[in-house]
Amino acid sequence: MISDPNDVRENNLRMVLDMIREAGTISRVDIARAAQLSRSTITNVVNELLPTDLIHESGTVSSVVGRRPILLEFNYDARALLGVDMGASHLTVVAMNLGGRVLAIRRESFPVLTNPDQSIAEIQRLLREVQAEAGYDQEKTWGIGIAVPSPLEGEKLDRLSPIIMSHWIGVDLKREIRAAMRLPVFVDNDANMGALAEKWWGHGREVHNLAFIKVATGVGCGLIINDTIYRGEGGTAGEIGHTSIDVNGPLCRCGLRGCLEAMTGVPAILAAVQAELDNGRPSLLAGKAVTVADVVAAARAGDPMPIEVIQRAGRYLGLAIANLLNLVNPGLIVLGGSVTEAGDMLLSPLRQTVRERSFAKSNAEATITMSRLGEDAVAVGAATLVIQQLLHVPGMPILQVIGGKM
Amino acid sequence: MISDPNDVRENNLRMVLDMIREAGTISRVDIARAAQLSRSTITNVVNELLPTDLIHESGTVSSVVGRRPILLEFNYDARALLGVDMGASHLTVVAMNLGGRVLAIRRESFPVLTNPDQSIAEIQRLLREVQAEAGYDQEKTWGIGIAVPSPLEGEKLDRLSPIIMSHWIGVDLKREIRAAMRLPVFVDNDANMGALAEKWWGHGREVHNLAFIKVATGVGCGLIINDTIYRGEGGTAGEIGHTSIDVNGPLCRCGLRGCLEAMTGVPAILAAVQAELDNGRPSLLAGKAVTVADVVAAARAGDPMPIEVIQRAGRYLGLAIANLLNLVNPGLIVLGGSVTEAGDMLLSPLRQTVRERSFAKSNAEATITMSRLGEDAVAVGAATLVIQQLLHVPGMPILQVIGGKM
DNA sequence: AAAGTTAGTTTTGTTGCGAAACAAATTGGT
DNA sequence: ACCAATTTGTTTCGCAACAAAACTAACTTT
Repeated sequence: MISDPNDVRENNLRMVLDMIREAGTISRVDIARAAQLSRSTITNVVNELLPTDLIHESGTVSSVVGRRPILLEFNYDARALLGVDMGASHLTVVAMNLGGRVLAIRRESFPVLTNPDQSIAEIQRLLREVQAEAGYDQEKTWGIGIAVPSPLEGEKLDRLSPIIMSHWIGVDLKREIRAAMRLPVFVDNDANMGALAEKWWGHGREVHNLAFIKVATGVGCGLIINDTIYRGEGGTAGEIGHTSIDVNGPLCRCGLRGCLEAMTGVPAILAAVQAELDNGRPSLLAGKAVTVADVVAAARAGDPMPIEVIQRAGRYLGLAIANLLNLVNPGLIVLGGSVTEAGDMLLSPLRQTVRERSFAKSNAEATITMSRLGEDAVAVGAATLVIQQLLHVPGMPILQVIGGKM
Repeated sequence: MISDPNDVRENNLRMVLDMIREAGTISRVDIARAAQLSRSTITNVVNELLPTDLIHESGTVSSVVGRRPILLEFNYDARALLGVDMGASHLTVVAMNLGGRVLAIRRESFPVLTNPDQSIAEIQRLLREVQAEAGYDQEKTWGIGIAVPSPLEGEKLDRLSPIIMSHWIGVDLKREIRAAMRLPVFVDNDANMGALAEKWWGHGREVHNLAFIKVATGVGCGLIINDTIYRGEGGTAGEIGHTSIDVNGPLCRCGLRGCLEAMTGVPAILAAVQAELDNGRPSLLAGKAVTVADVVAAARAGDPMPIEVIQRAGRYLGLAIANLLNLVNPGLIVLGGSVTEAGDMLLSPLRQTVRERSFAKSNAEATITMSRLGEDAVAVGAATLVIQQLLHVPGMPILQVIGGKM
């Protein structure tokens, strides 16, 4: 709520900076027109921003008649952000610039869920590596975002779920990383971070509401509602993995029956393959210790059994997504996570089911795509969280953040 | 987005008026403290509000020491709002004051879906009746809200769904009522209006996110997200009635199979009763043309068959609500619509299913209640929409609305 | 009665906006 | 080459709205 004229300037500063960032290059008049402010005000605001290294003037552009506008350009490389994707069994760490470009990346397998202390040490090591590779010193690094495979609970949404991350009870991830790296740290759910990444840099830039569905070991959903992450009243929104698909379905790790996750998560897909093999079904996969990549590879090679398994998963996902569309009516559904490596083999039956199960015409025609950012989506989203928190959260002293006059 | 000092006053005016309205009576200091503004500013703002008849000073209240604060009191009876609930087969029209108190009400059966012209004439007649009974003249009536049993589509969310309201294609409800009554008219979906009513006057006052589920001929869901009605990207959010409960379930009027509506809507319940009777099941209901009220009455009398039918509906609803809780995590679920007359008979199995099917602990403990406003909820919500649109929508010239100096 | 306390008002100073005037940079016509 | 027309950006000025501080009002305690 803006209620005093001081906040008006802060607010306008934020808005103008945001417009330049989104446009890349833009002139003062164009800002004035789009922001519904006078040119004189924009001059003043821009003069406050120019001393920071976040924007600079960069020549002119030809116009039909009259003085040529001076372009203001955003320095996407002025700062770096660090992002961590803590998977159940892997780590991805990125350094990113302000334009969403990945400057350095590390990916490795690690038993995160069961080893909190070692995980934190490993995350620190990887953070320092990418920070060094990207070549940004401490002052030019704005902060660290961490995506965790768990909903965040508690008053301040800062506690990991004890159900999913039982080994992490009592560990203060945020504090430990902040103390070690001496940078601001923000923690959020992995599916939310995927959604944020797609909203900022991926397919979601033009829509106000989208859902990012991550299908990996767990099945989660990040919701962007009215352009911002929606967490729900208690912080557990988006648990699509535990919506019921089949009341009499298999038992899920959460204790319920027939959850989407128990039917399309990685363990479920591997179990389905194993069950078919045990039934004596012939397949290229017989006698191997299979991974999702193996299943996808065999399916691509034309092996009928894995194809069937993947298509079945697609139909289950389609059912859950159709229900999501009917209920939440987002403008876009983005799919991420390892299971989406299956590509069209998964997407075709999924889309078919959505068409069959959508009420409104707009939903039947809803755009459903694979993540544009692929495997990196969650880590990139985590890094993006830092920008979002520092620049978009009201009350953040923006001049201090960007290093303007104080 | 507030960006010029002119809007600052408008914004503060709105905020202060809102605080007095919500508090009923409040002193200037308390407003200053809560609004984070100086006492001098509040004095000025209040001095702009006092000439309108929306607030007045009303004596003092004792304090521990020092000058007693002067209470400012909101005149809930200064204006009236009219609300219309267009059901599929009934009409409810209310006149309401600014405090959510119903001043006059008309309820009657009417085949709304199939007779647009007659419906509009009838609505006008009822509107004039309640307006007269409430005793407010034209100037003291702020406007009319209309709830329709259809999602609103199109760019400006002003077109009725042709699927649900096929007889109404081409009818401009808003324009016709506005022309006849010479008052501002706002139209929205019925479940949204129920949700709005519960958020303003019912059980939802303390939560930021809630779902109002209306179980009648159709099954709809209004969502309040971050304290405002959420409509989705295309305006069709909340269609819980057409989420899939059983892939092999009965055919729904929408063309899909196993929709919640096809299993718990009024026609579904009556069909279930009929099917049991046709099977030769003994019951008090045998040989009668039954309504939902009959089914509930028989169940209350201890007749096992209708009890079973109602409990089954409760379990289906519970399943859909559990999925809603997992996905959207609202702080409250409110049930409305004629089917909820069944009371605990419906609610107990519903709550039981929710407990069984909720992932997060917070959801298993989610509050699920019957509407506090009962049958009137939707009509009251429609009237409330007028307040919300006139006072809360940025850009509305508030001083003009409230009749301050211009 | 005097001192202390809290509520509300008035005065004064500051901030930040828009409007208007102005300066700068460009095109096009004569 | 020069001047009018046009558009961008800056400067000046007046106005609106806020906070701070001084002040008045009303009340309690000593």
